[in-house]
Amino acid sequence: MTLITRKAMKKLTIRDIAALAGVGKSTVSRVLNNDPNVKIETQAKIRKIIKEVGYKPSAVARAMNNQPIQSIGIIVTRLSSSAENQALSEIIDFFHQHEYEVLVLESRYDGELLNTHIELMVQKQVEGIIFFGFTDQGEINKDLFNGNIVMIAVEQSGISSVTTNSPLAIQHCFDHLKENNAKRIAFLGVHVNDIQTGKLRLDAYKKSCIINKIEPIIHLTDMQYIDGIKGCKALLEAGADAIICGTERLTAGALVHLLREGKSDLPVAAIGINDYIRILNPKIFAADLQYAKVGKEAAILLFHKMKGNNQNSDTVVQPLMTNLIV
Amino acid sequence: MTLITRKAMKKLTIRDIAALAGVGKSTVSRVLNNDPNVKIETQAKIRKIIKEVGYKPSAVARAMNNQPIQSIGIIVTRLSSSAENQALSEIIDFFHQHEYEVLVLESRYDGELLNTHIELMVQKQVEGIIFFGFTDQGEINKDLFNGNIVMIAVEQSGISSVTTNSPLAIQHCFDHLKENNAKRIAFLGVHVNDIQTGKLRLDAYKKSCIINKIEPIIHLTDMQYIDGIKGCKALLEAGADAIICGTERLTAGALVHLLREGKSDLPVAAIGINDYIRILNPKIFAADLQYAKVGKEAAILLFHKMKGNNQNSDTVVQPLMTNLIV
DNA sequence: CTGAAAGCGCTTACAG
DNA sequence: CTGAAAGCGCTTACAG
Repeated sequence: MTLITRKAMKKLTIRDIAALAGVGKSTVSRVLNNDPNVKIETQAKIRKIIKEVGYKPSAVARAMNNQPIQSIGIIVTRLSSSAENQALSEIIDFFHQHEYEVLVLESRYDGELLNTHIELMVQKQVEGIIFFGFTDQGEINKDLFNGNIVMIAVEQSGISSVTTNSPLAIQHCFDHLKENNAKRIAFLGVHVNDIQTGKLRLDAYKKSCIINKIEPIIHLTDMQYIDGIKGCKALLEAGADAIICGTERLTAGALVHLLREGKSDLPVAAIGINDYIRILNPKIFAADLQYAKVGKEAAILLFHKMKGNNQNSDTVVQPLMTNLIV
Repeated sequence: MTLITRKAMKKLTIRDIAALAGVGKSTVSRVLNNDPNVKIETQAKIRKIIKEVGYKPSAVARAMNNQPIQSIGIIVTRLSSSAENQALSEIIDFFHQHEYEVLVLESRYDGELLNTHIELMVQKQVEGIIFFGFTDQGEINKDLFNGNIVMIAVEQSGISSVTTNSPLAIQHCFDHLKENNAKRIAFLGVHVNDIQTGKLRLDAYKKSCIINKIEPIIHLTDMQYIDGIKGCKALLEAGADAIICGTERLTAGALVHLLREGKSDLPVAAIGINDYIRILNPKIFAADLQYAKVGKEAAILLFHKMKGNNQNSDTVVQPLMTNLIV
């Protein structure tokens, strides 16, 4: 069939198929919906015609009759975040397999934008949403989407969330360095006004210091590679003989500094791991936050909520480094 | 309004609003569609009620009357590609602002998967699609979506595309190194079975060699950081005194090797730039492929096609490529 | 096993 | 300026 005729062709409807098959619209509809109460020969005839003419029922018309266009929304903070796009990839894949449409938006760490996006998704009538939380996001209305909301990375009472257990990751890092006889284990992290990435991790480090009776050596800074470089320098000057890095970027920055200074043998333990970090120091000890798994868990959790399979609000699952609060 | 009442509440329709306002459905519909032929007081009254009760017209019902649910599809190869997620971010932003829904899928360099995705989008009746091409993607049916297709990174006759001018980028890199008195300018690239990233860039390098009467020193390898490290080592052994790196990962790998060897003063020029590369060598010369701009251009191009402003299907847009000396 | 009819929530010519 | 009516492409009780 050429382009010309395709363009000229009117869109086929269920009425056309019915006429072609010499049956009523209802019967075609039944075949479309796999209703078994249709004579087998009639089914065959209708399916044959549908295939021949390439008829596709209108999703919109079906939606008019409460066969909703199945869709969910995802709001990431930044697509450029490797943690987030790993998780996103899993979420998209999961819902695609379950024949859901997936709407993706970026909040850019902007609470107002987040709310605008959520409103849009309400209006689009998505069945549920998953979003990456951040420190200043503000309170989320947990009744939206019939409660079909899953947050990633932050927690709010009454809303299910999937978080990574970064305090435990810090503890593992600390223990590892200690076992390798480090005496002056330092911490390179981001400022505590960031709750998840900053405060929680710093607190975990301090706790390990107390338990192990080691004097804390702390440098808190911003999020960029350059901050990791400068921070590492500062910690070396403060006499650190091992460093725990609180984020992937800080880790990379620190490792670059050590490379430059020819001190790559200084023990480093890191929260989060990627190929970039591996190549800077193949021997690094890292606690993998497993964001792909986080995404997968979030998807499954939302799916079960939407299907009503999960009424329990207090389940706590904890696969490896991942901490789930359902 | 409490959760209980919300749940109990039936969904409001245009009929409810009409009753509440004491007018006909048609009049409410006109107000909804900003028809000016409605008495101003009537408009005000209706709008007030709509706001008070929080009525939102059903997008699905509107879609039944040829006010299509405006949507487009995007197929990236990998969300984890920084080039692609930069472009994606711009595309989503653009269409979001124009009130389009955006469906995102990953092809994972799999031609079959790409086709499945395209079929799904046909079925979803998106108005157009943008996708990132790759070497083995196979032929694309250019008549789909009424021809509203924009490809990124590869070209096919009859389909609009946005590509980066990487041969020109190579040339700039070469010229820069030459001006800085490099004599043995080597090329570190990926295998030529990858047309865009491999063959085109290698050919451009060879051409520059001929023009400048410089003997080629070539190392072709795979895509990972480790390949960049090994490749750089090989080129140094072959006597290179300057290196052009064909991809971001190879650049990063090469720079890590130079750092390890204490040879960071060796001149390197790169195709593509990111913070990671900058931190490894702040003095690097890089030709920025500007993927954010690529995304923006692709979005604009598709939008114009869908609006019928652009009848030419062979348009190839190449965003300006600015050179960065960081 | 099958068809005619009503209905989903809108839009838009048509007639006033 | 406004309303009654027809229609968009389906689904699904209802009646055979």
